[in-house]
Amino acid sequence: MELSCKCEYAVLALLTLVDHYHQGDPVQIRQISAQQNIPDRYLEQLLATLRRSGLVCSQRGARGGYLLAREPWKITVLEIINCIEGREIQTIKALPATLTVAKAVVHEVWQEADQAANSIFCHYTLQDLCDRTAAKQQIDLMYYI
Amino acid sequence: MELSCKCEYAVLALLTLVDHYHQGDPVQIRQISAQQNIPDRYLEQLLATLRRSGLVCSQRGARGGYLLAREPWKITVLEIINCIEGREIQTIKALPATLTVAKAVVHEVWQEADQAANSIFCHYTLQDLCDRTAAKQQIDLMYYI
DNA sequence: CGCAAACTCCGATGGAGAACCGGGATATAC
DNA sequence: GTATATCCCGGTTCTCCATCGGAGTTTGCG
Repeated sequence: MELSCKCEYAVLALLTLVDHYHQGDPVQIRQISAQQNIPDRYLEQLLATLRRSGLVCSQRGARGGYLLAREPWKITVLEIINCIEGREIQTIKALPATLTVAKAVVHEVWQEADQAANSIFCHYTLQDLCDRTAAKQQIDLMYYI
Repeated sequence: MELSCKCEYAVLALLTLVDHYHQGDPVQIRQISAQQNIPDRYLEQLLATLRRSGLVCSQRGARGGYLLAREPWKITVLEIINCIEGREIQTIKALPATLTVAKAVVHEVWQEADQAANSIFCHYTLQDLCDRTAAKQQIDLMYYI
């Protein structure tokens, strides 16, 4: 439903890190924000969150920057969303005090839909998205010629 | 992901209308808010939205209230969500000005997940939820005995 | 060593929407 | 005509999103 922009930024930023993954040196916020058109101060926050969740590593100081913490084919889109959207307490607070039977049924439907969406997100890795981007760019090139 | 409370309220309110569907007389906001534990002034707004979308009919004046506009098995959860969440412009504004290839790929994934969730929501009708609620109450009763 | 480049932490801002409350106008059954 | 309901207008509080700015800290390099 809601792409939430935060998640989009996070995925795009990580895709930039994938591009530079084969060479070992870190990528700076400036490079990412320039390539993906993301406000750099905002991106900084998102990268901090991703770092705290262990999806990226950071290197401080001059020539520093960010690196993927794992191989691109071992990071799913679901992980990124969960990390950014802060998913820990939802399932716990899903059963609050006044839980009528009707409420429980509605929540079941929502959880089912949630799982359906998550199974899609968990199916795609960063590598998959990277490959699809490359393929799409090839097609664009062919049209250009 | 986010149940959004608005949608939950709307579905619960409509479930109350289903309960009184076989008898033809309208149900007042007070009754619904009391049964489902929804703040009445807020519920009023939601019912106004549902009325404008043609999901419920209203009868003004004394002995007035709200009625389902259609049979309970002809109203899906997806319709309720779309009505409350105001879904019309998202697909159009999904392709804005600066649309890079990477952005397009990310949007494709999101749309895929969106469709997966929607296929769940569109699968359940109000009648289905009502039946499930009744079945669940039977089970609760058996445990009680 | 010292400086500059880069990340890190903290806080502030404006805007949007969610959730809620109140008052007065209007329509209808009795 | 009055009681009872919806309808419509507005306002408030709160949270979160997206963004910006400054001060502090770590590190590479000359």
